[in-house]
Amino acid sequence: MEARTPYPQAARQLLRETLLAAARDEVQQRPWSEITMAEIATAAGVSRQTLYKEFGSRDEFAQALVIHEGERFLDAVDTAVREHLDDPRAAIGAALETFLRTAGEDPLVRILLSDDGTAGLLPFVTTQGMPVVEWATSRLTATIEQGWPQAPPPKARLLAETLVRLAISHVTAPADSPEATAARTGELLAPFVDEALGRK
Amino acid sequence: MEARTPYPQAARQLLRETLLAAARDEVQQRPWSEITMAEIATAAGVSRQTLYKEFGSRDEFAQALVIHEGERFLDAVDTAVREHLDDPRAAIGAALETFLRTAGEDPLVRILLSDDGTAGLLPFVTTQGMPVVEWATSRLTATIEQGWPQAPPPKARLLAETLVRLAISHVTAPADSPEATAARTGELLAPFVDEALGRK
DNA sequence: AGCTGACAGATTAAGCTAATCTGTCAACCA
DNA sequence: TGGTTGACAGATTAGCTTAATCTGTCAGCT
Repeated sequence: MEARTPYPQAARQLLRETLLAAARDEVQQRPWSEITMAEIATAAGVSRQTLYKEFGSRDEFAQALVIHEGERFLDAVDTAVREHLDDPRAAIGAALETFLRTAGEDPLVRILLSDDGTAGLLPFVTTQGMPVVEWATSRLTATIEQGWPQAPPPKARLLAETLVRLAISHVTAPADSPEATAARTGELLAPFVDEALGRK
Repeated sequence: MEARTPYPQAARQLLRETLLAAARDEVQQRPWSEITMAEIATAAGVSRQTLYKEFGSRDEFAQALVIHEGERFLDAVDTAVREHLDDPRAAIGAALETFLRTAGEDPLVRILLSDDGTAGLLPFVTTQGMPVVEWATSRLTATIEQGWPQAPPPKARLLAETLVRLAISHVTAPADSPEATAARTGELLAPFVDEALGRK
């Protein structure tokens, strides 16, 4: 069942992890535009060239950083979903609420949102947000398909992408409280979910 | 049925219209950050103070400009919806497709999207996008309630807001073609609409 | 009601040089 | 092989100063 990860992959993974963690620490202290690649490399105890070797460019690294931080939230979402496998509608609500609440309170997210401008990280979630949407959609799709195997894959993906886009929209421009937003969105998506799961 | 608009309102409306039109012309030629309030006033044949009197500040004017330009798209959406009053699902698809296609081709929208940064107009659709979402939601809600009077107002509004947020998301970060996006979104929302209209 | 002129405070343009950063080498070590 | 070092051109930014411009708000004039 468990194939031990061969050393090269493990080392590579550790390298990436260390670099991204170093970057996260920096980002919490000052805007992304002021953080240099050299500083990140040094903070990770690695040479600048190793950083470039692993992540082709500054932008690619920023992309990876945003996604890496996103993992934390998606993990929380996964957990929330798995706690409501018996009630898809509650699962959607819990997932969105969990995401909106944890993301809304996260200092790093707050920085990311306030750090407007081309130089910041925000464009990677909005204007150039496709890779993030793509990634989050795939992860969420997997979660859904795992929780409800009877769901048709295309519908699972459609639901996942919509949830991702709505989640991003509500984090960047919140209207109601996380709970209210989650409840309303759950209400909207429930009929689709019922139909997708064959519970007409 | 038609109460003639009293002069004061008409004059005020004309003033706003003229100023916003002047601003639109400028925005098509160079970034918003380089356009001054004085230039807009002059281009409209009006003094700077009149501009400030009508729109409190530069940001408020920018807000109004974005919404004013949005009117064009919402008008197109209204038309698209009214052509499918017999088929709500087709109406949603047509509305979204119309919006995404016209907005995607619009030079002003392209400029707005490429003009990243705090100084540009983009934040008014993303980070500080609530007023725009609010406004578009209200307009679309009205359209829906007018087309399908039997729809419960809260559900109409929920549908409208979701459509608005998804539309903005898909303009700023397009995944598929407008047609495909519209079709998929229509598929997702159809069950909710059926239920809201009592056609279980 | 709208224009003019004037205002303080803040921001930006312009000019320049020195410093720094990115991205990519080749050469060097474990 | 996977990592480090050092060096590199080209582009970007930091710093600094001064002059210019812009915003937002007056009061007074038409």
